[in-house]
Amino acid sequence: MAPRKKSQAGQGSEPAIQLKGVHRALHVLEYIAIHPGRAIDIAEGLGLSWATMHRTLQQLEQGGFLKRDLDTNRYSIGPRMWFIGATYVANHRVLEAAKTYLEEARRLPGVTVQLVERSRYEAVALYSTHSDEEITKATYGYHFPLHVGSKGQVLLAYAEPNFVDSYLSGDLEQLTPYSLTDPKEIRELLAKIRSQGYAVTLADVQLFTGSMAAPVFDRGNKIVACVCFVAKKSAIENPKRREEILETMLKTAQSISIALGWRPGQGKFI
Amino acid sequence: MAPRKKSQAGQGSEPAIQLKGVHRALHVLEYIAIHPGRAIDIAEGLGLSWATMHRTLQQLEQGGFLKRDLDTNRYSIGPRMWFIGATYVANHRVLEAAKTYLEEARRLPGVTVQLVERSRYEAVALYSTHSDEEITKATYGYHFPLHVGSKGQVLLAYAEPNFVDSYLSGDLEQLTPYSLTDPKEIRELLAKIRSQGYAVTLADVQLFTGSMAAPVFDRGNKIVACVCFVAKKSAIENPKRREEILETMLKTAQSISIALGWRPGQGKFI
DNA sequence: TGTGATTGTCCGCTATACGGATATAATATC
DNA sequence: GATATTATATCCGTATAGCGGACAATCACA
Repeated sequence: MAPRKKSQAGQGSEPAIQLKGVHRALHVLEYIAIHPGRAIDIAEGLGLSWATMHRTLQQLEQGGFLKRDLDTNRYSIGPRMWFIGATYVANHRVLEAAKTYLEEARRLPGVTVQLVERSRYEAVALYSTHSDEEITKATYGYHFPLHVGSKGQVLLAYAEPNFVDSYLSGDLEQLTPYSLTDPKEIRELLAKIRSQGYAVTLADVQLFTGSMAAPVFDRGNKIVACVCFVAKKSAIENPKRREEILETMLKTAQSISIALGWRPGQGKFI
Repeated sequence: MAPRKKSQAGQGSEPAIQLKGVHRALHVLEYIAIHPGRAIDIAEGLGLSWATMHRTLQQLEQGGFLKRDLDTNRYSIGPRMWFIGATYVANHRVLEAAKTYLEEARRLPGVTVQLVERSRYEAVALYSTHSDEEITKATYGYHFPLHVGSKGQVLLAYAEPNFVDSYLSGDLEQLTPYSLTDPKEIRELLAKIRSQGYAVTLADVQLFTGSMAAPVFDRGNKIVACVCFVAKKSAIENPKRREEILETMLKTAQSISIALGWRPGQGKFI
């Protein structure tokens, strides 16, 4: 962050990464979180030498941070990571404030109610609840890219401009034929989302569902999460249902923002 | 694990821990998951030199694995750990099989229904759902020791004997005046739990709640999790309610075991 | 503005872990 | 079932990452 006072290499170039081993291990964990699989594929995916990879995996598995299927030799995240990671939501002030409102919104039949946060380049659900039968796999634990789905788009719409730039310049995966992948179109959509204050998408994540989402702000007018309602595609296509869901969703999001100290009215546009 | 073929130090003593840095970092993370706090306290708690600690914390925070309160300098688990850890439950076969049964059990008013797993020395909830108002903070994310609460006790009762020995020889914290802490008493209780097939506890975790739990087995007759119902203390003290809750709880646990390939009858005692 | 408690940084030495090479095991191919 | 191919496991000399003692900068409280 601060410019190096004495630069060995003259040019103030690289921030000189420290604790390489640790970083590698954590990258391996994160990579496996996204792409569980065999040792080789992971080594390849991360461009690591086999020996190094093997050592790392071995140690992480021994510690219970990774789990390994003995038949297929496929690695996935282990229980100890859940143990650690779960404490993040346990002490989460936004989630704490949100819970009662989310539970209230659960009364809506056929809707999954979620509180979603951005973690780097993905939207991750902190909480998920629904009235009757489950209609989607989108409970907590699943994560989605930011350019598809109303949750991702809302989080992106209110993110810092240079983050948006860097995100849109990366690979934009197409999950269904209805997923937007053109950066220009996405930017237009984000502007629209900002101006109307919410996002709605249909079938761009899973073919049979749609969703709508609205931002949650804190007292500093900064986005800290979003509320997302997921329902069957047909429900959202039905104007009456759609109106009903939208209204509850907006009210829920706003209630949470207010509980966090945000006050309506003051500059929605930064 | 395997005896070293060429032992520098002669005696085949230590298993020669590798990747020290990585292990340290993960221990730090785990320690902070349990005791969030200031840098010094963590360094002290883990017996690390200050410089080392500082480096480690700095790197982990920079990566988003730790979060740091700028006012108080207190560290806690960061969002990226949740991102990684959450994928553990997303691909969890037991949870997958259990969900429908857990949701069904939610119909019981005033009861929180959980699926709980053991991770080393703690009971961690994988899933948690409830009918109406929340009566306890025991959603996912919280973790409890094994010698208190019906969930912990069930998990302990069916654990490997030498694990039980090692657990009971450690520090047994007393959460309320009703928490058992005498190893001998606990052992007797565990035997009772094994013979009756479930555990019930009152006010030994939180003063105003009680809970009951039963084991979930897989096809190999091995415990893989437990189902736990938490309710207000008064509900469990009421014989009629208690019977009702117990019955549903046992049915739920058994249904899940069966869905995992377990068959009733065959040797409950190992 | 002083004193102790806490956090931040430097740098030389040493133990650590990297990675090429080689051995074994598992899986595909014919 | 024999051979080719791919995947996993282990060894070991060397370069280098990172440890930790010491010192510097802040903060917290009076």
